[in-house]
Amino acid sequence: MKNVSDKVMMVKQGITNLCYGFFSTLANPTRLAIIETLSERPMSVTEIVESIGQEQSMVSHNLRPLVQCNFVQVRREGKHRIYTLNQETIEPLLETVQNHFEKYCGNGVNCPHRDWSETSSME
Amino acid sequence: MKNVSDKVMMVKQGITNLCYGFFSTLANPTRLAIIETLSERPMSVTEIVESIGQEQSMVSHNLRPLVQCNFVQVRREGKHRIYTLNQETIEPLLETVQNHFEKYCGNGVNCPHRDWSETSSME
DNA sequence: TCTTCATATGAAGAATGTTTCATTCAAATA
DNA sequence: TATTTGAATGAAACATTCTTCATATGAAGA
Repeated sequence: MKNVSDKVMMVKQGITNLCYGFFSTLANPTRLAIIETLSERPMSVTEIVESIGQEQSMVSHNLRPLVQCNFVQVRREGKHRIYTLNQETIEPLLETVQNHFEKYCGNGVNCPHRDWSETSSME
Repeated sequence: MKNVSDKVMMVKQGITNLCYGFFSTLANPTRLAIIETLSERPMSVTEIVESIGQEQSMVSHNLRPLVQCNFVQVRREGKHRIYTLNQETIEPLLETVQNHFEKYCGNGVNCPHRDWSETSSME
């Protein structure tokens, strides 16, 4: 890195590209389900498979981008690979989402992906 | 809404679907560029078009999900439509992304979408 | 009302992303 | 080392999302 102003420029200019990778990785139901189940506790692939009810191959495929983005970490443990959630990033992220949800989408009226809004119209 | 435990269940179960809409809307370079430029000041469509250098039609198409998700708001002003960023959600969100970036992706090594990592390997 | 400027919309082709199936790899244990 | 178990990988079929082009809408001014 040449100097500070280069770094500033990089960060400024890079926000769009940076965020694109970040959010693309999160914009997938299987990966979100993995995140959700790992928020309970670290798990092996087999445990994740059982927990979210998807094929092993699919879970593996979706774990890769999560690891590459450092949303989860892996360690080997005998025959198993244990996946752990990066709470430090995920927690504040989900808190922001939930705040937004409660404030702006409370009754599910104006959201583009409507699946979840049906869940919330149970009053 | 029936009671508190129903609400808890809804929030708990709904996180995956909720986040999916949220993150899908953000997982797009054009929409991120719109967000980035609107972080400067509110703008009309024409101004956004000039600022990010994309076709008017494309900007319009991409503004819709941003509005529906309440990431931006619109008001009419004479002939124009002025789009304003919802700072309340976007600011903490980008802060989390940037923290993550600095901590885990500082040298761009392990990220799945590599476009931006080239920008950062300029040392 | 006719025209113009600003923006939105629809639809089709192009580009990306996801899912599945078959196969491979790697560690443990017999 | 052969076998078994746990997990990753590759490729093709399938699905979703983007981009573009043409057209429509709607407000303001002539």
